[in-house]
Amino acid sequence: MEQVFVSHDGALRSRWQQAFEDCRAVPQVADAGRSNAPEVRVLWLDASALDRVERDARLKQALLRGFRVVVMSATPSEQDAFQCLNLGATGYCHVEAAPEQLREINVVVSHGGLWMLPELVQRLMSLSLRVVPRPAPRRPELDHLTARELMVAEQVALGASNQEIAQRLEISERTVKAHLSSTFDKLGVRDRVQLALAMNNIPTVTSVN
Amino acid sequence: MEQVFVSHDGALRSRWQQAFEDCRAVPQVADAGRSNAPEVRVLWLDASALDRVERDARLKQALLRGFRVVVMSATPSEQDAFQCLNLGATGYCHVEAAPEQLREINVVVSHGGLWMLPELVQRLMSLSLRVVPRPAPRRPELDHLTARELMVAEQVALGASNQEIAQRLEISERTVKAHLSSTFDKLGVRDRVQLALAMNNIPTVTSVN
DNA sequence: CCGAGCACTGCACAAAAGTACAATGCCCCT
DNA sequence: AGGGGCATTGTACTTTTGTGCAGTGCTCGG
Repeated sequence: MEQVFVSHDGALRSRWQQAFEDCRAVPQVADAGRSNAPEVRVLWLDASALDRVERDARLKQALLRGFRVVVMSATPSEQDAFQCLNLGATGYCHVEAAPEQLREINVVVSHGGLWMLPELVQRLMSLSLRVVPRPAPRRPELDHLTARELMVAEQVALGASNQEIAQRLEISERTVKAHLSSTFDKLGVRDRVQLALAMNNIPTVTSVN
Repeated sequence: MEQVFVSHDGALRSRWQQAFEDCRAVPQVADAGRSNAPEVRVLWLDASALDRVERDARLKQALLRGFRVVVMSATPSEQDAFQCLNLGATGYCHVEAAPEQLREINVVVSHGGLWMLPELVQRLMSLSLRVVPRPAPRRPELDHLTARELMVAEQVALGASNQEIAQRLEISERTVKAHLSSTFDKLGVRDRVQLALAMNNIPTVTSVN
C-alpha cells in the first residue's frame, strides 16, 4: 500500500524514499487524498516545522480522511507523544528515524498496532492500566462528502467561521454555505455545531431531559 | 472522599450504602455538584435505566464536572465497556456489584487507575497494544463558570440550540444567551461552535492556513 | 444594612448562519 | 452530442446567534 508523507522539507524526503518504494510526498494533508474503508493507508506527518496547534489540526485532518497517522517529531517527548496518541495517532517517532525503523513502524501500524518509542511504552504500561482502546470509529457518511465539502467540514470542525473558511479556501462565502448545506443533509445534522461535533466523533443529543 | 451515586432507582441505593459510609445519591448528574482540581471525586453512574445516548450524555456531563466516573451497567458488554472508557470513564462494572467489589473499584479509580471486568481487561490486552492513555485534560477555566453557565455550556456541547436549552432548563432564551455570552468570555472562545469543541477538549484553531 | 455576585428577563439591534431559486462552467462518461 | 455530478456564485430572505443597555430579585457575608 502506498505511503504518504506530509512535509515541507524536501531534504527529509530522500530519507523516506530509502524506506519505501511506493511513496509520495506532499506539502499539505489536503493533497494526500483519502483512505476510504476498507483499505488502510498510512500517513506520515512531519511535525518538525509545526507548532503544537498546527500539528494537532493537521493530525485531526488526516484522521478525518481515514488515514492511520504516524507523527514524526524533531523533539520527541512523552507529553507530546501522549497528546498525539490521544488525538488518534497510531504512531509516534523521531523525524529522522532510520529507514529500517520506518519499515518496522509501517508493519505495526498498518496491522492495527500502535508504535511508539520503547521508553514511552514502558512509561505507558506503568500508568496502572490507565489505558483505553481507540476504535477511531470514522463515520462512513464522510465518504459521501465531495472533496470540497470535506475541506469545508474540516474547517468547521476546527471552529472556523464561514468568512474564515472562504478566505482559506479562496472561495466566496456563498459557496461555503452551499457546501455546508449539502453536508448537513448528507451527515444528517442540523447546523455547524452538530457538524463540528460529528466530525470529531462526538455524539450529539437532541433529546435528553 | 465522598462518593456520589447517580441513579433513579432507590432500591439500588441501599446496596451502595453498604459499601461506603460517606456517600450521597442523587437523581441527576447536575445535582452531583462538581469536583474541582485538585480533589478527586468518584461519581457512580447507574446506566441500567438509560439508553446508550442518554448514558453517553450523562457520562460526558459528569466528566465535564471533573469527576472520575464509574459506569454501572445492568447488562455489561465488551462493546459497551469500550464505548464508556473511550468517552472517558475510568470504571465499568455491573450495577449490582458486591459492596466489597465497589470498594475495590473505588481504590483503583481514585488512585488514577482504570477498573473493568477481568475478562475485558484480558480482551483489551490482546488488542496488540492498541491502547492510549487518557489524561482527560479538563480545562481549569471550567471552574470559573457558575453552576448555571456550566449547565448551558454542557447543552451546547451536546449540540443543542438556544431554544432547546431554554426549554430544558426552563428559562427564557434571553437568559440562555446571557449565560453564553459570559461563558464565551471566561473560556476565551468566540462562539458556540468553539465552545462545543472546547467543552470536549478539542483544540480549536483560528490560524492554520 | 449594604454591596457583590448570581440568576433572570425585556427590548432593540447587529451580525452570522442557513435556505430558496437560479444560473454558469468544467469534466467525464455513455 | 448530451446528461450527470461537481464547483462556483448571485440575489434575496428567514432564522439564529450574539451583544448592549437596563432592570428586578435573591442570597450571602461583612
